[in-house]
Formats: sequence, C-alpha cells, structure tokens
Amino acid sequence: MFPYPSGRIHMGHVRNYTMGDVLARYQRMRGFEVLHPMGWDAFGMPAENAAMEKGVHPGGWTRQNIAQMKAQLQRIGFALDWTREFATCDPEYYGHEQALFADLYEAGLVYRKESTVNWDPVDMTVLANEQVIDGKGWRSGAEVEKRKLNQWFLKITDFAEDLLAGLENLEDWPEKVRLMQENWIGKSQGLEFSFDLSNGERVPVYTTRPDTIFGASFVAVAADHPVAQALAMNNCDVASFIARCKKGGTTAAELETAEKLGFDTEISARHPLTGAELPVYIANFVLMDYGTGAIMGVPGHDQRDFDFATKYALPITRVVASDPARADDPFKGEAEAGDGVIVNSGFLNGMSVDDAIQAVITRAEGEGWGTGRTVWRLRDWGVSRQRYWGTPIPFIHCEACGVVPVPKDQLPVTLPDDVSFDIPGNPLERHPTWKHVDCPKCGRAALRETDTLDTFVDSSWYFLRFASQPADRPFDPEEVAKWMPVQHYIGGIEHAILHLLYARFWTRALAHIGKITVQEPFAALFTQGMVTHETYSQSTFGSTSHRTEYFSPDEVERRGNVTYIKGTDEPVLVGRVIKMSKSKKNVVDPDAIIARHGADAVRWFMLSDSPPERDLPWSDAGIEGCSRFVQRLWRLFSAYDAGAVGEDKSLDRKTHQTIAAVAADIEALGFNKAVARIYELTGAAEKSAPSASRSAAIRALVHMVAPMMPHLAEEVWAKIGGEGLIADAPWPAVDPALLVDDEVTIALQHMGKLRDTITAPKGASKDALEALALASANLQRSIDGAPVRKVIVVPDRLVNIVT
RNA sequence: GCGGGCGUGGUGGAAUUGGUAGACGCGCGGGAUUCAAAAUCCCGUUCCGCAAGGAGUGUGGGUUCGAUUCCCACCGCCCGCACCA
Repeated sequence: MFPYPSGRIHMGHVRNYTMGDVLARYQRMRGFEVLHPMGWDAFGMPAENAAMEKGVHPGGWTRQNIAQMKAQLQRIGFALDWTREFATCDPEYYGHEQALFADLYEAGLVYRKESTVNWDPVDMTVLANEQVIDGKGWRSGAEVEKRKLNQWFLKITDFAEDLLAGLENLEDWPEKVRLMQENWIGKSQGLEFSFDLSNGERVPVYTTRPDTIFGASFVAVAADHPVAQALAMNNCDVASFIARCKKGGTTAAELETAEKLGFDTEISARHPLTGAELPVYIANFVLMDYGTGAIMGVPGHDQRDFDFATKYALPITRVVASDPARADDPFKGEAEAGDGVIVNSGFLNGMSVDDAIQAVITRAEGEGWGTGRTVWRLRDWGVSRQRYWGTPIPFIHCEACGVVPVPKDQLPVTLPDDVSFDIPGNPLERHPTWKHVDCPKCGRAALRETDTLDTFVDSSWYFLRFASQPADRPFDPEEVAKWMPVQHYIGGIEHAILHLLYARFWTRALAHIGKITVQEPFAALFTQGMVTHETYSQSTFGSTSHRTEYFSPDEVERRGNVTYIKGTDEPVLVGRVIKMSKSKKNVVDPDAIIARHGADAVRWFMLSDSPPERDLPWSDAGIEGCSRFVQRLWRLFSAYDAGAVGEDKSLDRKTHQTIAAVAADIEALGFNKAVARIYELTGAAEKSAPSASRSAAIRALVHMVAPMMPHLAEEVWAKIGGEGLIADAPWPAVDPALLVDDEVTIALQHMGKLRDTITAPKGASKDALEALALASANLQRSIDGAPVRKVIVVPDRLVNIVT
C-alpha cells in the first residue's frame, strides 16, 4: 500500500485496496494481529512537471495530493493503520534512506562510474529508457543525445545468483512473475576464449555452445567493439558502415525486420583447435554490451549466424546431427538448434551436446586458451537522477579527498525549499548556496552531490519502515523480524520486474550488512487485473490527417442500441473494453460513484464477478446491481427478529456451509466466489419463513459481509444489538455436523449420458445405489432391455450403466 | 523468433482428485403490484425441437464407462522478453 500521490484515487487503487482490506478485516476477525498500513511514494517527476507547468512547489503539490487522496481512502472505509503513515519526501524517511545508502557504500555495494545515459538537451536532464520515445524526449520532443556522465550505481549484480536462486522458494508468487525475473536476470553459462588475429591482436568471444566450436566459420564483432573502432580510424568505409549500424531503429518492429549486415575487415582469426583462418566481420547483430561484444559464428546451429553466412556465402557445417549417419546432408534453409550427437568435430565426435560442452571447456582450461564463464543479463542499477524532487545522494566531492560521505550526524541532507523551475535543468545544481559546503574530512571548500536517488530506491525498503518507526534508526530489527515478510503483497503486473526485483535486492543487501535477518520481503505476491471500460470516440478524416476525439462515460448516453453524445443526435463509436486511462477518457471517478451509490456498493462491485487476477470491466449496470444488493441486504437485515423461534434444518446447513466456503474463498482470494455464495445464502434466507434458523442466517450474513461492506455491517450490527464493532467480533464458528447434507442427488447415467436423477441418503452403499438406479423408469427406458455389462457407482455422486 | 497465459450462454463468470456443464451476478422476456412510473416480488432465459429427444465448453483427433478437466495436432486472442551469442 504505497501509491504515488498523483492527485486522485482511481479505480485501480480502489480494487487493489479493497482486496487488501477484505483480507485484513477477515484475518482480524479470525483473531490474527494484522498490520495494514498506508504510505506515499511521494518523490518523482510528476511533481516537478506540475511545478514547471503551474508554478507550484513540488512539495506543496505533493502534500496537497496526499491530503486529498487520504480523504478519499477514508471515505471508502479502508481499515488502515494511519498511525504508521509516512511519505518518502519526509526528511525523516529520506534521511534514514541516506544513512542506509551510506552503509551500503561502506560495504562496497555502492560505486560511481562513467556511463552512457539518455540526455534531453532541452530539459537538461537524464531520461530513463522508457522516457525516450522514437529517439525523442517524451516531454520536450527534443532529439535525445547519448552522454557520458558519472553516475551512482548499486551493485545488484553481486546478488544475481542469490536473486535467481531465491525465486525457487517463492512458491506463493505467480509463476509468470518468477519467470519474468528469471529472464531479466538472464544467467547463461558457456566458454570465453580468444582468437588470435592476423593483425597481431586478440579477440575474446563468448559462447554458450562451445560444443559447436568446430562448426565456426567466421568471427563477428560489434560496431562499437575496439577492433572495429580501431579500423574506423584509418578507413572511412569502416567508419561509414559503423555509422549505418548505429542508425538502425531501436523499436521492436525495426529490430525484428532488420537485415543482418556485415563488413569484411579482411583480418583473419586463427581457430584455436583447427588452426583454420576464419574471416573477421563487423556485424550489426552483435551487441557490445553482452558477453565480450564478439562472437564465433556457427551458422549450422544458430539462426542469426545462418542468415549471416547465407548472405555472405560463408561455409555452413553441421557439427550436431540428430542422426550421425546423415551428418553431411544439406541444410533445409535454417539452422538446426536441436539436440543430437557431435559430428565433424575431431575429438568431440560421438559425444552428446552436454558432454561436448564440458569437454571443450575442460580442454580450453587445460590448455589455457579459454575458461568457463557465467554471463548475466542483469546490469548494475544506476540510481543517479539529475532532479530536484528526490532523495539527495549524501556525498560531497572534495578536490583533495575525493568522494566523501556526509557524516551520519549531519543527516538528513535536506532539499532546499527556495528553488525555481522556470528554466530547465536541475534546480539543485544552480541553487546559489546549497551545493557549496566544506569537506567533512579536510574542511576545505567542496561541492555537494546534486544528483538525487531514483525513486525506486525509496520504494525498496518502505515496508521495513512500516514495521516500526524509530526516530534514530530506519527501523527496529526486532519489529522487522516480527512482521516481515509481507504475507499478502497485492499489486499490478507492471511491477513484476523493477520494483519487485529492487526490493528483493535491498532486503538482501540490508541483510548482508547485518541490518535485518529477513532475506525475501514478500512471501506471497498477487497480481491483480486492471479495471477496464469501453471507450467512446469520434474520428475525423482530413485530407492529410486523421484525428480521434475521445469522450468520457459521462459525456455520452445510450439510447436503444446506439450511444450518442449527451443531449445530441451525434453517435459515437463504442470501442473495445480497455484499461481505464486519462488519454482514452474511459475513466470513472470513484468519488462520483461513492457519492451516488455509497462506498459499500463500490467495494462490492470490486469484489464481484471477475476473478481478482483478471480484468474487471466497469459497467453502470454492474454498479447499479451492487447498489440494489446493498438495499436488498438492508431489507433482509431489517427483518431480523432476535426472538424468532423454530428450526429450518436445511437453512442451518446452508448457513454453515456458506460460512466455511466464504472463509475458504477469501483465504484463496476468490472474492468473486465468496460473493456468489453470499448471494445464495441471501436468497435462501429471504425465502425462508421467520425462525431462529433464519435469524442465525442473518447474523452470519452480517459477519460475512463485514469485511466487504463494513458500513452496512456496522450499522446493522448496532441495530441488532451487537457488542462493540463487528470489525472486532470473531468470525462465526462452523458446526462441522452441519457441513454435510444427509441427502444427496445421484446422477443416473446410461453410457455416460444423464438419464435421470434421484435422491439418496448420504453415504448409501454401492449396492443400494445400484438397486435404486435400476428402479428408475427413465434409466430403464434408455437401457431398453440391453444386457448390462458393467455398473459404475461413485458413492454420493452417480451410477453409470454400461451396456 | 523465444517464453507464458487464456478460449465455456447475449454478457462477467462457476464447476473438489476426470463424475448432473452453465452456480451466482448483469442483461433480456413474461407476469404481479401501481391511476401511471420507479422500486419491489414471482416465473422464464445454452442452442435446435410443439414434444419425445438431440447437440453443446475455440477446431480436429485420442485415452476413458464417463473429458470444460488428461494427451496430441491446429486456430484465435492477450501478456512479457527479444539479434543476449
């Protein structure tokens, strides 16, 4: 529960927090101590954008948003522990973050290095990859430049192996998310070895398929590989080829269709095993930042190499064959990546792929021309942002002493308030006094670091601060040990990699330096679906352009089968049901719905119908139905009679079965199923005549809807004379004897087709059931005198006659 | 291309280990109530058929007494990653 305070709560928040609230309230009723906190991920870009656009201070804007959103959350009735509320822009919070950052620096997990960044020359700031659209800054529209800057990094790669291994134990995480993280970490094992070049240099290459080394027919280096760069100095053909490679688009579609391009350097490389001289190419499909930036090309068993070899008429040799007898058959237009037996490969012939991989690595290491190596896709985490509204990185640059951490007793390094956003760039950088400080070590004039931390750092440890909030430390390790790991972490799938990986890393890093004992922050993860709505639009087609205008749900009205702009005869196009978004205007404001239907109806809608992991299509008809159900419950509850007498055994059974089922459904997060059960019991209670059983059913219903519709439940609870708050009352007990029916319906089948149903006592013997079945006229008519070959009896379920 | 997920009525979706497909909600149809409407209540609502009956869970096959569920092939949609050597 750590939203970005963007200004207003949206339906996605409501859905997420309603699920969490139901769990929290339910578990409290079950007698557990529940920590259900709320805080604010309050640093970040939108506040600075607002400052630039509206001239308001990011801090004031953020605080105002928080106040507004908190009021909204309170209106919805979430049982949150507001005593633990904090925002990441509180100096107390980010001060502790600075101390932790300094601790990690001391432990060698923070470092600075020069790296290439996306630089927006108009806004004068670094942009994240996802903020660069078609090579242009998303805000300014300016052509983004690659710049080399000194940046702060966190050594997440030190934990790569552990982060990967830890996924195995996260059984209550969706398989999908674990897989995404696994791919992102991207472990691969292989061989690194070098080719001696005819120009006297050596080129190291990396391969995961050393077993195919005898099939290598060329060597290729990336366009920005040192070998290519050196050649470009004296050869403008090379230089222009490299430029051509770099110009290629970066979007997925462009990459997919990009043709393999190579430039023959006319240098040759000696194969370490065969001594053959292989041509060396500069190739556009080789990446400088993966492996060594150079590869051995094995066209027979790699599709990219195959495409390349085909284009440049290089030899294609089969070195792995599914059938060794056909080792020299021609290729069928594509590489053969499959498993098989090694052929045409000297000492490897006859081995399996796995054995050959080991054999080559062993031989390379023995002869000293290569080593087994593990390569990771995961990179260290660059946390520098040239921004104002973030946690200042607590370091000082001194000409004499170098990079010096701000002493702990001088933390927090707070943000100055007197900043301006009227010109682009980092206000901290151009502030007249803020960055000028004395070096803590030598006392001479020095400069404060003006970069602030990526906001993902703020959200990488907030859950520890929720556990306890001492003033002098970030958290109390005992409280952390008591509450962590988080038992129910609910969020959108968009956090699958970044936030969830960073938080896992921070938790490990803090454990590594002895601050906490827990390794994994989130024991169970649940990724909820989006709230969706259809879109309404009109398109206008000009001679050169085509424009689509969207309309919000309250700007349109439906008359018959057509949807019009309200109060007009202009029809709109009703589009697909997609995620609510401001740009498509298909949003519904929770406040407006609450004002109309009440918080309980909105909460109920969030839980009904759609399984929580799937998308929830918002509809007016749906919320109206929920609203009606609230009224219906109220009418039923109003008919409660504490003194009613008489027993309705079947209603008693239904009540207890429902209590047990709803509990199981809530625990499994099957809210839609719990809702359906409550509907059923409500219907049964309505149909039942007044009796003690009916009153008991009503009391049970009040308890069961309490976590979902707290307002109605509390109102009724008080009305029917309940003690205190129903939120504090225990979940109703279940009588196991009432969970089983004493009569069951038995399906009678002939050849697996249903012919009749009968009622039989629960637990009736197979023989008894068979006899009852054979007495069925419908079944006999179907059998029609045919000899019975077999009778299958599933007790309490069915009888199937086979003829 | 690689990886993952999903296909059930008009619609959102239910369905223990393979055992009565369509619970429950929405919508729709009919009726009651009302001067009328709203609200409410009752009945109906997978398809074909007057009925008996038949068909039916994306398509085609398979295993089984019995398949939404298991296996094989295919089609469609969605998501993630991507020239990762």
